[in-house]
Amino acid sequence: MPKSTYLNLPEAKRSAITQILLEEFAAQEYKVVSISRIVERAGIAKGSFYQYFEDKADAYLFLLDLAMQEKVAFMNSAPQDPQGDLFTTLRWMMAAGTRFEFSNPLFAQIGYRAAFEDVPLPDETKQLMESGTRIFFEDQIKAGIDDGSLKPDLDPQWAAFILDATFNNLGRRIMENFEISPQSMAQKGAASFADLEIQSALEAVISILEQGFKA
Amino acid sequence: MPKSTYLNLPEAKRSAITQILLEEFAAQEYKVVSISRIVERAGIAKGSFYQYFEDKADAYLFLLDLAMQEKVAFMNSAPQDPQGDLFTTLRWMMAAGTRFEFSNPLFAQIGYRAAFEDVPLPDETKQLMESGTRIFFEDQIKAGIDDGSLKPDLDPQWAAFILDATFNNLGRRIMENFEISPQSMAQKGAASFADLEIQSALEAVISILEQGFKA
Amino acid sequence: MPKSTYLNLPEAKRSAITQILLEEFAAQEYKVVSISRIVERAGIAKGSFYQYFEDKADAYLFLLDLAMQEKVAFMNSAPQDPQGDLFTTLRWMMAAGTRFEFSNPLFAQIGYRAAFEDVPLPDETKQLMESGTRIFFEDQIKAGIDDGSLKPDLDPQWAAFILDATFNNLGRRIMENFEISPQSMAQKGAASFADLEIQSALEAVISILEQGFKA
Amino acid sequence: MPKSTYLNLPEAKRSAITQILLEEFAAQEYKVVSISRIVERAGIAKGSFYQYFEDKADAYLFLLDLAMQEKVAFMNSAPQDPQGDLFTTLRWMMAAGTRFEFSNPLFAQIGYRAAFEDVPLPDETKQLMESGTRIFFEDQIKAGIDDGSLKPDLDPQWAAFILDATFNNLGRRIMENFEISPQSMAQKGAASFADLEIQSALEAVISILEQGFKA
DNA sequence: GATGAATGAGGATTCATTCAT
DNA sequence: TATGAATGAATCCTCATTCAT
Repeated sequence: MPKSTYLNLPEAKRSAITQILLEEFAAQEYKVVSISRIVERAGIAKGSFYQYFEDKADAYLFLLDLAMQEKVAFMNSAPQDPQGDLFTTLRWMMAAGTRFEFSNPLFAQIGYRAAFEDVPLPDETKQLMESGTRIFFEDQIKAGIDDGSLKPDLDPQWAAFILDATFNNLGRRIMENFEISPQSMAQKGAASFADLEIQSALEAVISILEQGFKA
Repeated sequence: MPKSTYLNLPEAKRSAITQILLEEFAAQEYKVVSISRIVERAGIAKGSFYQYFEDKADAYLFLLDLAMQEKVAFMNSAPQDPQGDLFTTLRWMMAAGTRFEFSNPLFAQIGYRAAFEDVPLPDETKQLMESGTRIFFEDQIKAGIDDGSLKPDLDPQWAAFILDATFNNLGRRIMENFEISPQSMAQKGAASFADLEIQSALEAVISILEQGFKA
Repeated sequence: MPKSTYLNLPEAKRSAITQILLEEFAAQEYKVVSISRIVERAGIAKGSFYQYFEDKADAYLFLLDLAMQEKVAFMNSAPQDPQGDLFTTLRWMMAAGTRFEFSNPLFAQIGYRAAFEDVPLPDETKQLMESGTRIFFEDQIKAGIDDGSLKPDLDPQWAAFILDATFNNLGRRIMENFEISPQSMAQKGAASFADLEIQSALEAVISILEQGFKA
Repeated sequence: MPKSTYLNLPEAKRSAITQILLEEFAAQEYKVVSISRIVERAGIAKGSFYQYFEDKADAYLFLLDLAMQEKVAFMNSAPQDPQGDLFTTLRWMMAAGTRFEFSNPLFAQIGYRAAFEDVPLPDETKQLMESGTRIFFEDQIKAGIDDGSLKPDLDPQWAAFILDATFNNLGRRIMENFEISPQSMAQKGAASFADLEIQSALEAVISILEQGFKA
């Protein structure tokens, strides 16, 4: 976690640096990220970096924590339908999750790397991250089978895997498909997510899975 | 592509070096792979490496090319049923593809990195790789819709995406689930792939998708 | 020498800081002592350090000066027997000196480093320090020869050297031999010096030299 | 220990680098020695240093090993009188040892630092070094007491300490006294050791101790 | 064709010191 | 007077690449 030095920085400067960290750690593997490049881009002295963070790992963990918070905040901010059946929930999650990847592609990328790449993470945290959504999906699916809303012969583990794999790649794929770059997104914001085309792409994916899963 | 020097090397030496390249480039991100480590493991002089390959990128591209060839050869070697309906083909592909990841985890990893990570690839090649199987899936799905074997309201593009995402992660996920390491695999070979448990996991995934896609 | 800022500090704070300086400069070579560590341990701002002292060297010289004063005060405080013959004086000095090293191991270490290591000292001061006790010994020996209490054929210069070398290492050697650490000493104080074992070790050394020197 | 790269270097270059290492590691504490300074003085690339040695510690240990070898070779080369009584042996050792410090002041300094300062040494080696000569002295003294050549009431442990302390500082002190610098020594060689003045200083020290020890 | 020493830019990190608040 | 953020040179070490042998 960053030192107080960093937290006390003027808002403008701190968020400028955070943005650069975000871009650098999102664009490359952890090992390849260069402190020299970061301080050069940020226009700060090398020593200053180490006054803000313990070391490279500390800066990364700060970013990861931020990404998690952003994601949680984002998910909570989305309107939920607690009355809806299970598949509605899944549909909502997929939409919200994808929209998160879409609105915060850099944060999403940070999370992705934490789950699948070689980053300096306590092992426990790492395992938690990797299996996090998968276990969530699995539980939801089991419940769905029990209450009869999903096919009784679904294998919860592997059904969850399909959701997870789809879910983990959807945002990236959509951005790629509609030729949206993180830059262009920064300009238009999540507004562009409302594009009809994109909505219907998302719907296409969801409805395919729906038909495969529903009773 | 490697220099003629490399191709003229005695078969034994050349394949020993290739194997080491494979292991190194599969285990780490491109930028992090160390030539020093490679030549040390291979027991050759550093200068020799540069007599065999233009540079690091050249060695990587050689490997990637090999990976593609291996995959094509593997796929062609599997018994096909051209008479079967479209979904049979998809099922076969998924089984065969997973088996490839399974029998050649290192080659599969090379391909994966080429598609999703930061490697020195001509842009065209990169795009090709990324969309390779996806386009194939898309064509198959279109044909399936046309001949009535798949649901008429499937969106081919996004249906292909689901297959692709599932497909790209299945081998890894199975290996993880059954706690198979590349090492243990090297010993048992693809034989272990025949394990009943594994076969049924694969079947679970396929049958879920089948139900979502079939007319 | 410290700035007036330091001297005007509340007694408690100043001596707390002095103690920390003492511990740090005693434990490590001058160049390796870290201002960062000092201010951290002392709980003061880095800027404050530079308001108290010109720079690192200034802090060190302050400490060295203190060490000298402490030693002089210590030596003067010990009961002397001006009536005793010369060797009694030498014996007293050796005992007192060793007891100083023993009661003030940190101050003694500061002095030792000044004499034998690479510290930022005006050359004159350095030479003075190195030869300080030696010249004192030499004078005492000359007087002893003159009044017949010491062997007439002693070479005062080299006899003084033997005393000096022995003297300079004795405290350390005793501490080592009886497995006394500066920490344990801080607890027990000079009291432990009274241990019979230690007293007899000291006596053994002195009596050997006595037999070599006495007429 | 250095890599083969270093040992295969042209004699002239290797010994030039060795000399610079020697000067740097003799003049300063281990921690303070700078690889940058070494490669600059040696006119080699920084990378070359690491092609010769594993790391800083490796270079230091190489030097220490060399120092030990030099000392052993030097001691063995001196004429011995195996028939002589014990004190003759001690006298010979002191003369030879001092002459070693004198002819190889840099090597001697390396050894000194290994024994008394903070260097990266296996603990066992360090303890061995520290007590090496002291234990040797102690054994010799015990034997001397037994065969009646030394005073029966000597405390072997503390008598050995006096010899050790004297012995460890004598070379340095003589060089200081006669204003001999390592540079001037390099020119004149050990020849200067034969100076009458120096011989008689050495004799003065030895004879004082002799009188203190002999029966 | 094979070798492996040489290179120097680049990596992360720590340091004493300054200076605006 | 006290603060502590900013600085940038210095630290050790690794890297891909070249080139003379």
